[in-house]
Amino acid sequence: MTSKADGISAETASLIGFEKHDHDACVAEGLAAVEARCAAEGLRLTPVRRKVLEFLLQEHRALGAYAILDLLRDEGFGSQPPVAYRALDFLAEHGFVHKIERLNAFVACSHPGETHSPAFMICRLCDAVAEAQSMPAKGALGTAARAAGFHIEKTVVEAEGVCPSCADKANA
Amino acid sequence: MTSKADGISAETASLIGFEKHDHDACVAEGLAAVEARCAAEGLRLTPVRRKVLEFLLQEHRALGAYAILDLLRDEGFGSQPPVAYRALDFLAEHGFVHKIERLNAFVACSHPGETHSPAFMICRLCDAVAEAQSMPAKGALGTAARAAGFHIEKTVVEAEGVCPSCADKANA
DNA sequence: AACCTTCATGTGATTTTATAACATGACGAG
DNA sequence: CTCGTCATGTTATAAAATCACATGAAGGTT
Repeated sequence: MTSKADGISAETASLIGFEKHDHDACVAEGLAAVEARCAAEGLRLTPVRRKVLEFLLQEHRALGAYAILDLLRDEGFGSQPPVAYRALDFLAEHGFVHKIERLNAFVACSHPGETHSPAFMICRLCDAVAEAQSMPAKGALGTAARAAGFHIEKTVVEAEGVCPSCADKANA
Repeated sequence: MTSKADGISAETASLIGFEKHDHDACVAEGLAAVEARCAAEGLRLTPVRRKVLEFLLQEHRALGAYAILDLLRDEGFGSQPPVAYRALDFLAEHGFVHKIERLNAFVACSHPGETHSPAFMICRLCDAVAEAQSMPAKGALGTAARAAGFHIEKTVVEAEGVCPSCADKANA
């Protein structure tokens, strides 16, 4: 499993929501879901964009734009920053990937297809990232926003802490 | 009001939580609260650190590290990035200022003294920032974290949208 | 087919944000 | 006084992101 020799690590690739899973299937599903939405909405999933998405699905963790750029270069695509940033902008704009502000890095969306306001759990030891749902606008923040007359368009929710496998290692 | 001629704008300085207020008093209070906590905990509020805090209280909006650095230079302090970043690190570590990840910028804390997990409302039109409270670990995110075995240490909650005064302008 | 429009890609240069590495200076404890 | 600790200052560099402009592919119109 996860033996594609793309220079992509197999170690971290076995995590999703910090749990093991059939990663090859998960990559294929992610890609298929995005392809379906692009077809449905007339979006152009070009080779660069598709490749960037594949990298992120394959790695299954947050990658910086420059790490992605290196991978693109290895595959023969353009090697200047805008190439990566533009692909990432497209993917993020349509919710296929998310930017992790805390890390200045990007992850593939775990729930492509559904509209959602994602929340992330970021392990400060191994940088693994798990995506969860959140409805911050429904809680205290939403109340404060209504009181202040602030109109929320989008939320960033990122929790930093320690993932189960790093906690185990620390206790060992 | 807010007429200190420090090269600091008076326009945006009249906002807190997007509302007008007695800004001079608010700066003085913020400073006093931090001084009290430093005295109580044996922290060293040195001249650079104090000045950086003053700038942020005075501006009452998010400032980038390099903007702060420019202000420091004008006051005769060192003018290299580490000077600003170190002061900001100290202030942030103790909760006197917060980093707005979305903007790569910093704001003075609106509730110094109390421990809290802040949430921010960021106007995408004027960059004004208001601080609210949030308990993200109590909602859906907390549930997901417990289920995943993830231990949350700190959360970043930032809502992007439109503040009341920009909404008014847009409607005019 | 020839043309045009639109959008995507490629490239060079630059800007913005942040850190590393090392020297100097202030200050209290012994 | 002097040693250890922490803060500051400075040079240099790394990392992240954008600007500006040229080229190229895809689809529609005539």
